[in-house]
Amino acid sequence: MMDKTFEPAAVEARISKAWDEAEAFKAGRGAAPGAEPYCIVIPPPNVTGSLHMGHALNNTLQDVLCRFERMRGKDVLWQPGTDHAGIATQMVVERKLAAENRSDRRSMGREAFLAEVWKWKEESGGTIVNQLRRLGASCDWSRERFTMDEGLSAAVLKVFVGLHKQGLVYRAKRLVNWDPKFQTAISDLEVLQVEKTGTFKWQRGGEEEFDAAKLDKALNRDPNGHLYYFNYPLEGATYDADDAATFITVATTRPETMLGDTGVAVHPENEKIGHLIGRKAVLPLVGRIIPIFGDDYADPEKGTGAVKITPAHDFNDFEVGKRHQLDVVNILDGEARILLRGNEDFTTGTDAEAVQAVLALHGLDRFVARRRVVEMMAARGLLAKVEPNTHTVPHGDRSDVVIEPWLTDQWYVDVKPLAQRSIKAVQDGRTKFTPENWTKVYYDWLENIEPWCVSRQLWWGHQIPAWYGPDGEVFVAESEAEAQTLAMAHYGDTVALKRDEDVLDTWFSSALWPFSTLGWPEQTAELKHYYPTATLVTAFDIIFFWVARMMMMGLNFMDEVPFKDVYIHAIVRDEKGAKMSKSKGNVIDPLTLVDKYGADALRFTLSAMAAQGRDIKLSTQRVEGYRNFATKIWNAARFAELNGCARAEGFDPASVKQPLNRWILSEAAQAAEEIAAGIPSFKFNEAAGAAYRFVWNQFCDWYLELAKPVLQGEGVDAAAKAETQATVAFCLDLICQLLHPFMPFLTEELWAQKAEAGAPRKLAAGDASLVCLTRWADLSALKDAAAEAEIGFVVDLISDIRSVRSEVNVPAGTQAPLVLVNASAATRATIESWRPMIERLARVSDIGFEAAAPAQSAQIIVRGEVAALPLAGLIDLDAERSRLTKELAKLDQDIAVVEKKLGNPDFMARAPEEIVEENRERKAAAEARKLKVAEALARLA
RNA sequence: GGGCGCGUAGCUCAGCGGGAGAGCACUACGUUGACAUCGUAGGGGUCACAGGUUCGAUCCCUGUCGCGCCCACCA
Repeated sequence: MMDKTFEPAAVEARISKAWDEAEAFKAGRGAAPGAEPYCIVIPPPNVTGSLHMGHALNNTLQDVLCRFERMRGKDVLWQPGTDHAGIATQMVVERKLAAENRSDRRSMGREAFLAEVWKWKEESGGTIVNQLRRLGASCDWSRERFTMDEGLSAAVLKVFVGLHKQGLVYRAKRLVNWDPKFQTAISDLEVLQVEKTGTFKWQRGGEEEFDAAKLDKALNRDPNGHLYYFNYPLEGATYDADDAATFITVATTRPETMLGDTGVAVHPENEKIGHLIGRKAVLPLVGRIIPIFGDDYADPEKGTGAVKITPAHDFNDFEVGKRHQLDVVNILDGEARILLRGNEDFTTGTDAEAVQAVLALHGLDRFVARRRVVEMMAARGLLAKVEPNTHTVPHGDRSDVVIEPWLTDQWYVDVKPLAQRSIKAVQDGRTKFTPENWTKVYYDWLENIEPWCVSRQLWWGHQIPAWYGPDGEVFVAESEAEAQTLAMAHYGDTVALKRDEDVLDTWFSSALWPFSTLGWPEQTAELKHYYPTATLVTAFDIIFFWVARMMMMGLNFMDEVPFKDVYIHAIVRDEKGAKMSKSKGNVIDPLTLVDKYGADALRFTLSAMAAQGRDIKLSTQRVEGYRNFATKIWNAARFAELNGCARAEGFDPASVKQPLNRWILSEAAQAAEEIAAGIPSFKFNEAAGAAYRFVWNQFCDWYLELAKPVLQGEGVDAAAKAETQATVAFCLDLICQLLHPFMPFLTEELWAQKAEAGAPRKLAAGDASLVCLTRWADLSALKDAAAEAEIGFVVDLISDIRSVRSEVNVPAGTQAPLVLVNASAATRATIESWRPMIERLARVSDIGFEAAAPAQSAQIIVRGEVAALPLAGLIDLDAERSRLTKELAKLDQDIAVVEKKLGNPDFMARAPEEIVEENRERKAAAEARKLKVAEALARLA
């Protein structure tokens, strides 16, 4: 006896265990020899991660695909694993050490720290994997990989060395995006531009004195968002704030960087201040003499037309400085504090008092220094103006602090040639994006790609396989021994080599994921069999980070694209449409929903909402609705149990006799077709919708209701009853299969509960022990137009009777007789055979046949046949009159519209014949109906 | 500045060249033994606005307004 409701919590754990024990998801499990391979590599979640809604959606869709393809007979591998997540993981462990009052990373040393990280990883690194299992992800967990494990690390070494041999990896000293919080370089992609607008306003010579406290207050809210105008005195002139001939005014958003200024640029054709080109300025506070020179970079329309140039702290200025051989003066340390004392780059003038004043800035945080510099400039009468200015400020995507352009030595990958191949592969259709418009985003980025900075000043990650000789010569090799060989060749002697301390960008190893997880650089059978993989499922925000880079690495090292399809799905947002993020505190925890409504309900919700091209704004109500759907299915199965519906020995759906049974099988075939069309074309919402409508609106609402008289009535045809019972059982098994990709737990549980119900399951293919191992059968032969027409009439008749009863205010409990007026012989026969169903569902007490409708009856027209409900004394005559009058008006309107079309010679000449025909039919139908409605109305009078 | 997308029922969203749809919410009725996590019926939309193409436009094109996002960049 089945429980009254489906209890997900208890069932899910049990079913997961059953899948594990059966090794149901092992690569290629149960696939016929020679079956087409279908492989998805999971976007590896961070080991530090916990499941968020984006993961839930991403993995639900992958699982729908994998389960579906498995049931379609493909040889499926869903390759799971996790990412070592350099910065994130290092942070977690550092925080843990701090919380436990242990010595910090630096005092502990690299080796000991890494041991701590591994220990952490073993103990608590895998939580997200268990969370994915709770979702029902049918990965081959026996093949789980980690980006830092041995095999993958070997792949990383081989790729880095390989790229180096190709001349695509190099080391260079240039400005990088420096994260002062994590004290590492980051790539362009990890920098977010954040718009800032300040509030402080001041002008020299205005009504107010400069008020440092007010500026402080404004900058406390946000240190950014202002434009400051500074007067730089000209060399050889005596500064006079009121005499423009004695200075040049520059504007800056970053006052503190002026300490590193080494020039002022003016456009060569600047009419107002072009004459200053060739002169020199005295850098205030510092006293350094800097040139004023001509360069196109200075836009005469912007700011003051003169730009202060700080080559060490601005990407544009760095380029300008190179063109004019300017000194590069770094004034910041790795934590973005002012670095002046002991700074060999930093030079000052000779005014001892001034030098002391500027050196006082040493060690200050950049934003504190910003205020001090402005104050000092104001105190010296050199501050001309401050105004609020909206501009974007670079922030680290993980640290959320302002990023500094900073001059360092880093490793770069010249990705340009790899990008070209990646573009071509998509142009050639070897990899296809869905939805297609993402190809444009992909092309744009790759076409304008910059060198990829791959070194990180972290400890947790793949240490760069580069060794330095005593003179700084670098040897890139897969091992120290190989580096020694290279060094020997270079020096002719054994020397002490020192390995590069840095590690690689986490995304470097992720880029290899589609082939490194399959065993590369070993030439494994899996690699040969599953590469290129079939589909990559991901969100748009990592097209650059990951998709494009996998394309580049795959093409370069495997000489083949890593995947044939890329499905870019939506981002799950909160109810206001904002991206969910921990810092905003607007996250909905998917596991909370799983606990409350079940994994199947969440999965079905996400699938049903996964329409292409629009983000998902998740609502709990929707999840609740699909939980109800699960309950509905459960109860349909209970109904079957209570009515003796069990599989029959030798049951053949193709030889079913009863029209009702033929009809539901036909509908099932239709639904199966829609689901099978929707999933592989990534129209998950359409597939889920088809399944939902079939189960609820056809199977439950009509089939089971219409079957009740057969199943529960007295004196019914025993053969018909037996056939119906067998068909119900067959349909339930079918529903388990059709819904399995979306609701794996519920369907697996039902499959198990029904295992003993009747004859053993006999499948044409697959393994019947678990529904996830079964194969979908071809149902197309079950489509039956005649059954659809017959049941369609019955359904319409019942619906219309119900509708009229309700509109004419017949109480629900009242049994009314039904009279068919002038019924054709065929209709008469149909009515006779459906008499019990019509009586029961339309609440009709007796059905008769007459030549004319009785007086005082409500009349309905169903597919051309007239039925009357003689309800003398019961019906509300006015209501019925008004109902019919309304319908008449509607019909007149419809007829007018169609007549207008048919009367239009252009329409007749140009519209396709079937459309014209359709309109003719519509007109005929409306007119026939109108006639009968008019008659009914007349009879009512 | 460049690009992408979205404005359809009260809400969340499907649909997309030939008669406007779903779920939820709402209204009325219903404990007919699978299911009240339910059933039956119903109300509710000039498909953002303005032009254009077409025999025909919610759907295609152009523009306007509103909203969101991505990329680049301004001292």
